[in-house]
Amino acid sequence: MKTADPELMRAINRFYVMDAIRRFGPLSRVEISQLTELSPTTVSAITAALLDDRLIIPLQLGAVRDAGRGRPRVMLKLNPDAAHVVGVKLAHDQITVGVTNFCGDILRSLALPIRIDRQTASVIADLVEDGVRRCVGDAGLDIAHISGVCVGLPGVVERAAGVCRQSPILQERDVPFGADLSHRLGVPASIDSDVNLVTLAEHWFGQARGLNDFLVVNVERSLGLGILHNGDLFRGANGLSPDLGDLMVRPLNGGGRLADVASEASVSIEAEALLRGGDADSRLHQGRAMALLLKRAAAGDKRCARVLAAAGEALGFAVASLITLFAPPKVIISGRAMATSDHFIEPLRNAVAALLPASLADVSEIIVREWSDGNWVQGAAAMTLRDLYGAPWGTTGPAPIREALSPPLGES
Amino acid sequence: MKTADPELMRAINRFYVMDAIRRFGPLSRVEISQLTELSPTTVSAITAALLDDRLIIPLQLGAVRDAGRGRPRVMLKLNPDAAHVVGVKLAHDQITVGVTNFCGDILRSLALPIRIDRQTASVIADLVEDGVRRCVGDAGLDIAHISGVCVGLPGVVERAAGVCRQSPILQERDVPFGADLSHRLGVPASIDSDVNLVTLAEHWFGQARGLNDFLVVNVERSLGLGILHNGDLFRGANGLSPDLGDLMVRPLNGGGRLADVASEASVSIEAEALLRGGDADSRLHQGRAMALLLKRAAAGDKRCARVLAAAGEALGFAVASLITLFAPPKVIISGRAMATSDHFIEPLRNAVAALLPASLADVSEIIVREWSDGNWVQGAAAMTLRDLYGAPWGTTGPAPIREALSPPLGES
DNA sequence: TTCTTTTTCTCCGAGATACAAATTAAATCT
DNA sequence: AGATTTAATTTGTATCTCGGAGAAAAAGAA
Repeated sequence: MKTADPELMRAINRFYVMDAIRRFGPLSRVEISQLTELSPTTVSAITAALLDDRLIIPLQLGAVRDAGRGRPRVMLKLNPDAAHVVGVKLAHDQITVGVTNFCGDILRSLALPIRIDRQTASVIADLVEDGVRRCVGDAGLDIAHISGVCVGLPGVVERAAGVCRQSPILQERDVPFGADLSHRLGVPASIDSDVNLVTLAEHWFGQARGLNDFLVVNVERSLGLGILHNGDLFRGANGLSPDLGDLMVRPLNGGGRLADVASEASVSIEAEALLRGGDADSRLHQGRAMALLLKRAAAGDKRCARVLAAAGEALGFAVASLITLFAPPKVIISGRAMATSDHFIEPLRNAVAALLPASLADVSEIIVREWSDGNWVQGAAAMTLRDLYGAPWGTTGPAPIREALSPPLGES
Repeated sequence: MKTADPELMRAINRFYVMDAIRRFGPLSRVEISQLTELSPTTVSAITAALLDDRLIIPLQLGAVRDAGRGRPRVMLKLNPDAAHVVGVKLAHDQITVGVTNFCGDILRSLALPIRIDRQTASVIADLVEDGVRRCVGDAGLDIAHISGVCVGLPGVVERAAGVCRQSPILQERDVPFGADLSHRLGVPASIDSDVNLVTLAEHWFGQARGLNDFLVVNVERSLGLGILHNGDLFRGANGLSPDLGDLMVRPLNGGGRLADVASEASVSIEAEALLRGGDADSRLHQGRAMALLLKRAAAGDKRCARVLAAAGEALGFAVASLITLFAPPKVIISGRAMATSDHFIEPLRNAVAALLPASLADVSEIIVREWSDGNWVQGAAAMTLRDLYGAPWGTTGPAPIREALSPPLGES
């Protein structure tokens, strides 16, 4: 455990200042002082140090003369060039790479449409390494100036260990991507559940800006769950990110894993069967099947709509359970094609409404969000930036509990 | 938000010291220094203050001469008489009251077997007030010397507000028990979900001592869920404790609320129907029905066993979902009659095993724990004591977010 | 008994921090 | 040019942790 000393104190307050500047645009020292409730003296000292480290810079736009008489405020903002980070997203059919600056602005991104379903982890690592190097080069940067890389992928990921325990896009288990990429690139690399990245992106840049509690349910080929609780990402007991796909929607008989009922992968398969059966055209890729299904449903095809509705209801069941457990003010359903279809969302909403107890009926607002590659990349960047900002949380925890640390004790 | 200043620093370190003493029995200053990684100087200063406040006292048992030559260690322990707190548990058919000292030892307890199902909140408050006054008196204490009261009850409780949003044992909703009792007794009173109390009791005194992550599933007339995450009680977004009974075990058609399938209340009703049907004896109270059901099942009655198994399986479904979400090393099933029956537990274990994905098969150990009234009271006491120890957590949180606090900002 | 050794604990000064009050800085208004 | 106003910095004080020196309290040795 970390004991409280002046250093920690400073770290905490410095983070408050950085956080305020990041969230509320350019700020003057007085404003920071009001926002953080730190004394002007302290803010002055901290900002001086930050300026010295070139993490923030004064915004010398003579522009904003704020109607005042006295000495003009010096607006401070993050220094975009203080650091650069790389975000990577692995999906079953694409690798997306992006480089952002210290503010999270995407400088350059790169999409590699490659099916990595059946590749070995080391081949994927090769692809990622190449992609990162190329993207960094295209952005006119040197890899040595990159402060960190974060890779997001679906599945169960243990961030602290840098290991992907299990993923729908990997055949192997316990893949140590973190250490591998760190070594390959010579840059600190981390991995995380892709949903956690969206969740953080929502918190930093998106609809849940400044919201301390919300859920993100990501509907893609697989299903992911991101939880922000008390302003921090919630991770399972061992730092394992929860996997929504493994939730069961029906006990024993009948249903099964949620991923087998409500993911794009499963719906695609159903769609394929349905469309191939009723139609002469028997050549359908999965992606096409989904597109066609959505189109037909929109056109009024009842059977197609029913397929989407079933998936929506199943996910609604899970969402209702989650709301019962977490009571978040917002639930964000994010995804691409299917997740944004009304034929999917409406049944989902209805299922949630039907299943939720009266006492929780109105606590959660369910909103839908379509995601682009850029959002993922920004999320991955935010994950790395958060460390650079130096958030000292988790350091001050309630309990150390290393019985091993202290000899016999208690019986002494 | 709370900014970091020397005062907070001290508060944090003082808590570390208190926590170490509480958990590892009488300790000398050197031992505290090793455990907390604070310098001997600091420990000396903090313990001096604590001694001054009479929160801890030296253990002057000349007894433990530890083989050494030098100056003997002065063992420090919590001062049992530093404070006294009262714990109350409300159940549908009983009010339990207990007084403990600063160490959590139960000095006196009192069980009032009263059905409060159909009472109004104010009648219940009357009963609680009387019970507390009597129990405190019986313990030879004055109510003015009580530092705090904590009431545990099933249902959805918002501890911070002191309000019970909804409870199976209350007809009314949004009952402000906290403020009411504070006012009646002239003593700080808080309320919390009963399961949170068991959870804390397990963490402080029970099987999960020193374990940072675990779940408690409480099976009584209603179903409760307690979550300890990162060494702290997990509360829903608004500080609402989650209610397991409201979880749905089957989507839409079929099943319904978990409480209607797997609680003692629901099983009792089934048992009553079953036993009354097959037996001449048609006069059965609920409590008797459960007892008889268990007896019959134990004697080999297949139909009775089946009723228990169905409940076990339903709860197993929920537990599997929880494990997928939280991945806790331990899940404690706590309760009384039904929860400890093998005819209930074995199906539960089997259901969990069948439903859990392979990757999570071995992460959670499910253990069963029978609870006595004393444990509840100790939990309630621990909840209050925790505040007295002055845990400063939650004060240092990542995000303030009071947009209202700062005027236009961001656009300035 | 008296002195040495050993271990525990406390006092002292250094270093770092936050904060309040006073001071300086940089504009506008008269 | 001087007064006024607001922003930011400097100065001084109090608190905290920590390392090292010193005092305390026992056991062992002479």
